[in-house]
Amino acid sequence: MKIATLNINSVNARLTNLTDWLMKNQPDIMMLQEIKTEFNNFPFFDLQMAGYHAEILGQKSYNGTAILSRHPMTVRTQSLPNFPDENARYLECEITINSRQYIMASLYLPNGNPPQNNLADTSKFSYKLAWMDAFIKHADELIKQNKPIILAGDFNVIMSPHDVYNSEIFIGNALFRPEVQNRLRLLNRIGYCDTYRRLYPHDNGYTFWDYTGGSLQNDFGMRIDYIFTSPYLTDRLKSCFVDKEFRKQEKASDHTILMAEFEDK
DNA sequence: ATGACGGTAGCATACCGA
Repeated sequence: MKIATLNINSVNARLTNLTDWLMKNQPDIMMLQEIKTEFNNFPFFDLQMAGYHAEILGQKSYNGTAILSRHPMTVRTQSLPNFPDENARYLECEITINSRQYIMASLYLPNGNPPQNNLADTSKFSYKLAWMDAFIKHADELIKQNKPIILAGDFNVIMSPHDVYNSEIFIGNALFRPEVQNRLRLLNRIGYCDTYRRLYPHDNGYTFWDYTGGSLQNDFGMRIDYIFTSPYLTDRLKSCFVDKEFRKQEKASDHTILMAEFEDK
């Protein structure tokens, strides 16, 4: 079983990049973030042609998440429980693969910048922290159900200095502040596994390179996209892979694809 | 706080992102 995630930065602007990759790599599930479109303009037909049906949480212009699947899928929730959110950032489905039921979520965690300074500015960072608190609480309730779970997407958190090209210049940034790093580490503490880091303790695993300043050419990247698993799937983890070639294409997103593979038994 | 680059909305330029 193969599970992939991608912050696509507009699904319609990069549809052929996506469908080409899907047909070549054939993941069972693809989680998308920043689809930047509403339901009415989502490319259901082209994705169906590539072999996938979709559940989406759309929004005009900004945000938006989707889950593409080759298997039966039903929506569980389109927001974090007890967290009113005007942004489309959390989609959770139940998916049946080979008679086993999985809970899978595609999530787009708030950026949070600017992190401080004046009173108006703090709202974005406070929103990020509140979103993370609601997310961790929900993740904790999910894992107690003892079902196989995958929480994947754009977390907008750089976990450690090892996960960014130059940690000095990110001190104080909303992606690197201790408040968000500590919250994401709670996911580990309640039993979830950061699949890439589990298999590659020393590689940087960057999933994002800024469009500006030759970031890709200079490998000025950061690891902010993650696939987290509950213990059932952690035990079956076979591989985890960042496809940097996908980021090198014409008209690429600024993020690239992360994919994990699991034993089927 | 701003800029660069690229997306959307919608028609000139503002807003957003990490």
